[in-house]
Amino acid sequence: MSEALNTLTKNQQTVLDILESAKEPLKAYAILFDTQKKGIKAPLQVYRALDKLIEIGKVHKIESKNSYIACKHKSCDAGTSTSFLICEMCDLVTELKKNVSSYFSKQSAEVNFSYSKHNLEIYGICSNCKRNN
Amino acid sequence: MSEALNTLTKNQQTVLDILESAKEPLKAYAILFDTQKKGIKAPLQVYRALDKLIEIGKVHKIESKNSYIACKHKSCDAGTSTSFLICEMCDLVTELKKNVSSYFSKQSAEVNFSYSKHNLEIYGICSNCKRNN
DNA sequence: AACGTAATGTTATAATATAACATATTTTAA
DNA sequence: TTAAAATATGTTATATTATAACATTACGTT
Repeated sequence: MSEALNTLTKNQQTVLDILESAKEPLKAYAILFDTQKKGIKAPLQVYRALDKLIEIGKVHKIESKNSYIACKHKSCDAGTSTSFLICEMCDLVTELKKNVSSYFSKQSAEVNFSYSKHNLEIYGICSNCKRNN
Repeated sequence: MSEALNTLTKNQQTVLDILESAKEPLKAYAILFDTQKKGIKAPLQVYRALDKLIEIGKVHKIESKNSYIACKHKSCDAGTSTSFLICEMCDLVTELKKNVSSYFSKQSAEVNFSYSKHNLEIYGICSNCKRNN
């Protein structure tokens, strides 16, 4: 009876809650700071929770920012491929919904490379900032 | 007479030499270790050289690996957009030559986001490793 | 030559992440 | 239902990656 599939532990839930209520990606030590009132005391507790959340696809890491963001999609179960739009003005990060994996798979195949997953970080100006500037 | 355009300083050249002769991306402290015989003594000297080399497009950073790689292209002057194929078996990293910026620009425009630059890291299996396994 | 800019050298420290180990909790399966 | 296995926790210490601050030096421009 593996109902453990979707069951998060206390620390994992605590970290996920913080990320889901955050408007921007958070850094690990910012998460630590925010969760200290909830019993998390050491960096490792945060990193371990993040590792698990990333593994099950609930959280993604923005590599170029060393930051973490909760996934808003229904099923990023794989916890693998990610595509982000990052606003250079307001730091807003949104996940690109459109599936671009097949495109990358084709591009890779052209040079005889077997695509497995990807991380894409697109920088630019979001619609909000365009309007206000 | 601004011939300084392509003139690298001693530290910059030292760091670039190491990266160009490396077969894989190198981490900053690995570069430091390798360049100590050439007079570079502190991390900051490496990071400053890297910053400049990245700025002028001679070097790229692989964000998901905290590693640096010399650019093999003629003109990555911009030092902005990068696309890599990273082998999960042998860690070989190659730059995707085909220009994918226009594709991203279109994808971004669909959600009213002004594309400026990107970083793409594709993981998979390189042709060599496919053949040998 | 004198000024402004960029690069250097050096020490210290900040920010990000993992190792190691003891303990506790949960899951699985005999 | 309980013992073994697997997973998560708590804690301290430390490794890894990167920047701050400041004094000095080299270099291009006028």
